Amino acid sequence: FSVDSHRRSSAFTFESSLHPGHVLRSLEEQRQRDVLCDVTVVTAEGQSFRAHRSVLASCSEYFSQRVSSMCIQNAVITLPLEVRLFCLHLQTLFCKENVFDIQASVSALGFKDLDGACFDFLLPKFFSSTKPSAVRPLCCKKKCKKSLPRDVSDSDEVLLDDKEVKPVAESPYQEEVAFECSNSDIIKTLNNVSKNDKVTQCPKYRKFQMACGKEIDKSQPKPVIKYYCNSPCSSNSESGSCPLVSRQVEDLFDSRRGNFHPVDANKKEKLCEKKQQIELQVNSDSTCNVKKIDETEEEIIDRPERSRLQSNINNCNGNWTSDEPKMTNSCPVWLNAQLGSSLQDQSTSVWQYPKSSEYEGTSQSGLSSVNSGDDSDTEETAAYCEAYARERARQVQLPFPVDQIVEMSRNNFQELLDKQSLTQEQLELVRDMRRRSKNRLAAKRCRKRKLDCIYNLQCEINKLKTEREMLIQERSRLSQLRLKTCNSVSALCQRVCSSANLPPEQLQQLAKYTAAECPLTSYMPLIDSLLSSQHKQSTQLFPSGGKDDIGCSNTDTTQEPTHNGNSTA
DNA sequence: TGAAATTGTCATCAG
DNA sequence: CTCTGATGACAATTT
Repeated sequence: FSVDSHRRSSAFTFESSLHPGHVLRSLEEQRQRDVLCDVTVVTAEGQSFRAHRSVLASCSEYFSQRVSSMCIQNAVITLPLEVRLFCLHLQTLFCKENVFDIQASVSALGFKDLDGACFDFLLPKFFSSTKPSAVRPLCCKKKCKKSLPRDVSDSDEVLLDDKEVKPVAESPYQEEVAFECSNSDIIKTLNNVSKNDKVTQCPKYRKFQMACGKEIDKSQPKPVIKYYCNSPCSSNSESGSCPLVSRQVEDLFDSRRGNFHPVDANKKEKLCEKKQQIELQVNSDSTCNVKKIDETEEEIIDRPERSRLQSNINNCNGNWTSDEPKMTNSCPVWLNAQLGSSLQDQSTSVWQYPKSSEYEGTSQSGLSSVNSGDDSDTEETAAYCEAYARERARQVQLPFPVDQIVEMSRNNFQELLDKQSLTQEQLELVRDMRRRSKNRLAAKRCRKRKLDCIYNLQCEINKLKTEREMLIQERSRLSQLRLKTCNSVSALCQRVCSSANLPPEQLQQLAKYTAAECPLTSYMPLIDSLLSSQHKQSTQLFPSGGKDDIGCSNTDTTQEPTHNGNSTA
């Protein structure tokens, strides 16, 4: 919402940041179901692609020209030879093998947002022998400085120029790769980071710090987050749209928070791995890049701040898919789009806990903070525990790496202990570490099982609810059917009674077969009155036995006919 | 500031 | 008897 400055108290403007995303998503769903599609795009290879011509026209000069001149419904557009169909798909992975194809396709189609700068960036990344970080595009330093706090904008790093890459969708429908994002949140976060006194320590690990005998030096310089803006900061992106991908990612991670969305465990695991490789980098149309510097120059950000930062990243980044083979092969494409995306050398951004040898003297500040938020927090915490173990191992001078203690099988572990003549202290430590690590993992599994169990129960409840609804509907339908049948029987009886002049016995039989639950109310009074009149006649003729003739009936014919007929039913 | 959530650890049990 | 995994309970910490 924004307030009209002239009519501050009475007028508001509402602009939904989610709306564009919803529209695009809906269009893509329609396209997939071939709803309202009015054009077929065919490649030279014969592959076809149904689409909405308005969407095509809105993002490609080529289509704009072709489509605007068409007036036939369900027209067919044949693409130039150099255009490959995958460029129109929801997501396309950029790799060495296809980048030229994509470039040619994009060029031929005149995709408005996928301009040369994109490939200026991508091609060196794929084909240059230099480190990717060395080809990091230049940044619009001047423009970003305006909106940045001094301590985060004064960067010595390579800057991005105004023509920085704008990662955008290859597909007209795609929003996962490119979307607007709020700068302000990031800036606020960065400000908080720099101002937050807690950044130099993490209370949760005081125990660890104490054990390591390393007091936190509160006089450490405040953290400096290097900040890049890769495009002119958009003024209308105050509220960033955080569409599908971030939602999907959050969905995955939500399970840990107890929101029981269906989660593919493999996906989640992979996601966790990938999150470790995320850089604090935001890269989209109206966004700025936040990049955590490598370990030699980075400062520590405390966990909450990191979580918030990461959350912002999750919500805002529209990064490029990494060329890391592991990532492209093992993750769903959308996951890569969300997670991979380091424009920088992966080696500097992978979250790695320092090995024991490296650990000395690093304390917490040796930790990269690229791994934060949600599940990675868990891993981070685990890493601190591991670090604690490593430190202890260092103190008692264990002759083998800590990792082995946990990872190796029982037999191997026993063998190792047998081979090494360990002191009592070492032995204790090793067993303790193994036990705790195993237990930690067991606790995780246990909790996960619990969550899964709850989730399954939730599903079961939903299923039963649905089933109940269906049964209620069925009951209602059957009830109506019964009523209808009763009414027709009633009408039939009425006709029979009025036209057949039945003797009392038959009337009595008829009354006998009326069921209480079948509301044959319409003809019961008629029977009663008929019986009543016939009874009078018979009484006059046979004064002594008239009542007995109908005595077996449910109907008490001495009574006055009731209006509702229930008394005889 | 307090409640809720998260996570590691310990104790205990069963296999 | 020891080891291991599962799990309840608790505490520390974060959200």
